[in-house]
Amino acid sequence: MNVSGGEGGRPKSAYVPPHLRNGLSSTAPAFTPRAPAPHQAAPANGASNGFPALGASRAPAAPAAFQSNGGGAAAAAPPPRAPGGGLASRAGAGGWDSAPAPSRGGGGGFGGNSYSSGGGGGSGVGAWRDGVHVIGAPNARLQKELFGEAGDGQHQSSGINFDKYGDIPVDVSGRDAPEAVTEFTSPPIDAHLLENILLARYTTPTPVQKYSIPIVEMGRDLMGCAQTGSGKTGGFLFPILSALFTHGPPPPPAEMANGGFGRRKAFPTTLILAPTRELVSQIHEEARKFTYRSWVKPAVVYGGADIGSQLRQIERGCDLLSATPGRLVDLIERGRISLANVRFLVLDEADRMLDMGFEPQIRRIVEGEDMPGVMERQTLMFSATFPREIQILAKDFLKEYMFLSVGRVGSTSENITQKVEYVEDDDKRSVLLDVLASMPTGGLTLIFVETKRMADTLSDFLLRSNIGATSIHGDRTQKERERALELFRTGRTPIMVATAVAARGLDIPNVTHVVNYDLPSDIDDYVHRIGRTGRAGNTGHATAFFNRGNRNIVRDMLELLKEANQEVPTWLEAVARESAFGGGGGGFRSGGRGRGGSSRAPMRSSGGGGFAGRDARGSAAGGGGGGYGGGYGGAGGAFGGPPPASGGGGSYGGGSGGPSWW
DNA sequence: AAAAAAC
Repeated sequence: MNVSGGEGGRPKSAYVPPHLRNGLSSTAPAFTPRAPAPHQAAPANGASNGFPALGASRAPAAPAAFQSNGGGAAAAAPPPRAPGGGLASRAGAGGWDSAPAPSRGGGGGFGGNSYSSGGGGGSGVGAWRDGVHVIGAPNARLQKELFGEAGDGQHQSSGINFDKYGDIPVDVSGRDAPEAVTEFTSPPIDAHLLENILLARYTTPTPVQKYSIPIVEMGRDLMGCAQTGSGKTGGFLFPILSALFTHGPPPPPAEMANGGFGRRKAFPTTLILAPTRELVSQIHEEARKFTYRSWVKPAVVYGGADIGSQLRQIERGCDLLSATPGRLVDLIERGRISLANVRFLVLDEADRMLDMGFEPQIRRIVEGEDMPGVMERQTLMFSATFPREIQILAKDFLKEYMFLSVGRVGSTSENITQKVEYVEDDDKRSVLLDVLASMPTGGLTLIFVETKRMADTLSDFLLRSNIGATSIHGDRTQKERERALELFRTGRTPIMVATAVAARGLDIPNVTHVVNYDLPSDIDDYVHRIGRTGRAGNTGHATAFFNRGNRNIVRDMLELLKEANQEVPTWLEAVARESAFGGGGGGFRSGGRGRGGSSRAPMRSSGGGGFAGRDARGSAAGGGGGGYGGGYGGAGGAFGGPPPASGGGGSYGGGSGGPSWW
């Protein structure tokens, strides 16, 4: 099915995934051309971007002198100053050393050669020394915690059944789009990372990963329109960690080299921002897996949790930091985190962060602190939708980027069986009990409500009905939220009542049923909610309680159900007709969403016509040829012009050589 | 309107 609108607008019957609904008309380009900000001016060559040229930083002594892991410089012990590569001295060649977390086990520690004999009692922590990635000794306990035991069912995550997703349509555009990778192999993936990927039993890259891996490896920025569940987390973690593992820590900023020491300040090389606490902690858990035995220390900070323990954690090492914006700003203000060493910036669920009013904080973090400018870092942004505000953010935060658009994954697909029942508010409770009783046991059921109060009321009701249930919403303490999630994840309470806090992004394996006890007013929210089930190629059920209070989304629902080949109740059609006043015809979508735009801009259909991604940077976006068109250049000219004549010597580090700061 | 997020 082609969701492309073409000249006449999109076919009415087709549900259009949010990221394809740009609502851009050719007459109102989303990109207002403007001169690039001064810091965006492209340097004439890679060496002028503020970092030493590749060759220099690769000299053995340089990286070794600045082992950044820990970033904290926080070790209680004085930094070993003695040069030399002896095991006892973890210092590199004479530089300060943050003394990464001491090895817990007896065996391995950082002894490069001892990890094979540790019998699993090693630290599980690696190091970067003398320009070499020293893989830490395995730690059986940690490894089990991170990866589980084969077949325990608890640790499988998205990625495991993705063989079934081979035909998810993907559209990639931008200058010099790379070939997709088709398998997890080294190269291009760093050999140690590959080991961890195998430990996690990820067998096949997801569509997002197939493209993000080569794109990031090229040193390019990325704007990805994809929902969680598409393997997005791996999509940014894999290429970033691969680069970090291969190249080691980048040369540190001046503050870190001079004054930074001793001030218990962390200098992460990678920063990942996401909107909810649960989401960042989920990302952090993935990061823990894939950094296992490596030099990269993952850390996570978010609000509502004890700040002291987070401070201690980042002191122990903070190379890859996952954070919610508020807590991060707090820690920056306290002088405990500096962004001066950031080389990779990831904004996850960017549209949601804007919805939640995070834009000022995000802009402060990205533009108002000590974060390296857009040319000195690599930035990856992900968003389920691509409205104007996100395009503006992309324009401000990314350098010339690759645009990646992934088709519907699991959300509106046919592996979720969707049912809509007409239920008046007063009858919802009893119908819910029926619905719960009729579902096969063994799976997890997620029930969405619209208000925090309803979440409490309903979970109390279920408990009184002797049904194991818990609830999650923003008025619960962070501890309660974490506990609820854990109880649910492990199946001890197989039912969880949730507000919007859990609607997007959360990846909980084995959710077999999603109930929309209250329907959201936005169809996109509905799509995200039901996307909590049927993940990773599994099947799922979704039940929605509908009544006249939900008329606002009846048309979208109808569309969606048809699109996904679901049964459409006749009464739903009737309600749709009831509320189908007013002409306008095809205008319902854009009108309802307040995004205007007739979508008249020509859309390309790629591949077999199953998909038409839309890189909104200009209607001229043809394959390969600068999607930027001339519209970008404006007065500044640095951006809009043709790519550097050399083709390789540009600001991206050239070809596949990777970023230039190493 | 409600939800989310720093203290």
